[in-house]
Amino acid sequence: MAQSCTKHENHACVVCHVGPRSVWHDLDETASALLAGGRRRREYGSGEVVFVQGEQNDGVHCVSGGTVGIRRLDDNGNSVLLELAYPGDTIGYRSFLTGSEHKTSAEALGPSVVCHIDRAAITALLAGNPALGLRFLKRSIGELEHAHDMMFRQATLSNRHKLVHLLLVLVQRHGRRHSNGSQSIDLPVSRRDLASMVGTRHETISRIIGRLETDGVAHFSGRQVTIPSVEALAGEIDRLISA
Amino acid sequence: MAQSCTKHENHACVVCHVGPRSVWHDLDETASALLAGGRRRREYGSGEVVFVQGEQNDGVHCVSGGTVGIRRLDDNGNSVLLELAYPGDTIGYRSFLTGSEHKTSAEALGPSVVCHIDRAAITALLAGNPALGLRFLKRSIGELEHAHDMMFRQATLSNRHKLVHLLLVLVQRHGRRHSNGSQSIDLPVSRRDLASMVGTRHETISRIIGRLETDGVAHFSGRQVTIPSVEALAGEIDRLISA
DNA sequence: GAGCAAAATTGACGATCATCAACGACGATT
DNA sequence: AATCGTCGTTGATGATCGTCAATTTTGCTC
Repeated sequence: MAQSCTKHENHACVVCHVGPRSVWHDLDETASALLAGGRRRREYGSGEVVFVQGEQNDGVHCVSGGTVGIRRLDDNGNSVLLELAYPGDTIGYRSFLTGSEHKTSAEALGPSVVCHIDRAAITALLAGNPALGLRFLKRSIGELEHAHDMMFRQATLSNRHKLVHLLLVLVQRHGRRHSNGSQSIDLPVSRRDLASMVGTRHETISRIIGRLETDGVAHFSGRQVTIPSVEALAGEIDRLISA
Repeated sequence: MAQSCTKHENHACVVCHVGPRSVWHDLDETASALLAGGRRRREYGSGEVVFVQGEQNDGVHCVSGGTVGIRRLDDNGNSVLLELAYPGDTIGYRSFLTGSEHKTSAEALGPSVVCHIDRAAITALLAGNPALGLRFLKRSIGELEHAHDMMFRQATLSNRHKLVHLLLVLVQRHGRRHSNGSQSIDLPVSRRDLASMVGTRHETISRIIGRLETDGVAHFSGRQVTIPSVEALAGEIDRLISA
């Protein structure tokens, strides 16, 4: 188990949770051995960086536990959280496959476990396992369609609706159901990151949150969010789609 | 040549212009023969639709001439132009590879030539040519990074700066250089589409254009745009990056 | 616990935007 | 030529947002 593992060591006993949606799913024996040999597991504390934008790629990473944020920065200090990665997700594969430096940074948004797979192992895996390339392709296509959805929402929804949509997405991953039907979320991100995901300033997010509070559709206390009725919240957006 | 071809016919004489960046570049002889057999060339008039969001995929398309817009629609009549495709670009491959319906529509934004490659041909090509899958992968990664750039700009730039950036991108593809150093663009898109690409309403685009006019950095006459100094226009954004 | 830095909130104000409406321009059709 | 629908522009108005600033809260280190 995780608590028996120390940092920076490789453990044959630890098998990343790879569901059918993972790119590493369903490899044959020799490939699995290759993967196990090139894999190195590591635990990250909240805020610790997995890889940094601009750095040269040195293999890919696979999230095994926790939540990892994919972030883009610019020279002015602007920071935008582009994606959230969860257990089973492989990250950093784009710069690996294109042979370029990392175009984004990845950072643990809470205590997380991430495996690193070195260049040589993936290169060998890809060469001997053409299906793996197709897996990466489908993963990439999935991310691309996710990005297109995002672009569409950015162009058509108001900031309030974009925040509501974001909450609805987060409640699916991070929501805890209560006996009275309400749900709670422990937000994995700061208000500033929420703002960047919505595409506005953090002061504006603060004010939209205030309006959601007075409207009674969501209650915020630090990073704890309670939503009395997820259906009512979803109705704010559904109205737009059906109307 | 193109003018000797009629619609809906296959021509061995017509070889799509495939640069090194095209997924079809550098195929071997048998693969080329396979491609030629499954390919069907067609000319599209301005506004004609290549494929429609929601339809089942029936192969991929490759732009041979003109400009093709990739658009997403919703039930409310909202329309967002997500991408522009140019000669050498392959489109509609995502729904082909995932076996799903088209998630976007594609439409000729002017007189265009687009080849269609049927399911059987690509399936055979992919099976016998593993490098082709990697080409699709790199193309997909390129689009994904383009989408990330877009998301970053959507979150950090003002509407005016987003429009300026869009003009700078369009001038690279569609710009004509004049003797006095100025450049002109024949916009391939309507004001409404410009608005959707910037993420605002068409009335707002009209007003931002008005301000660009009074500031003297760009002159608009219908779809004709003249930019006295591309450098000055680029300076509006560079200031943000360097400052 | 004290101290500190970053995060978050709140207020004020000017700038910008979305919306509704009216109008002219343009192309396609009849 | 007349009609129609779409596109583009412009105006007016209320709502929202970005910015600057002050303040409080939070989280972390010592």
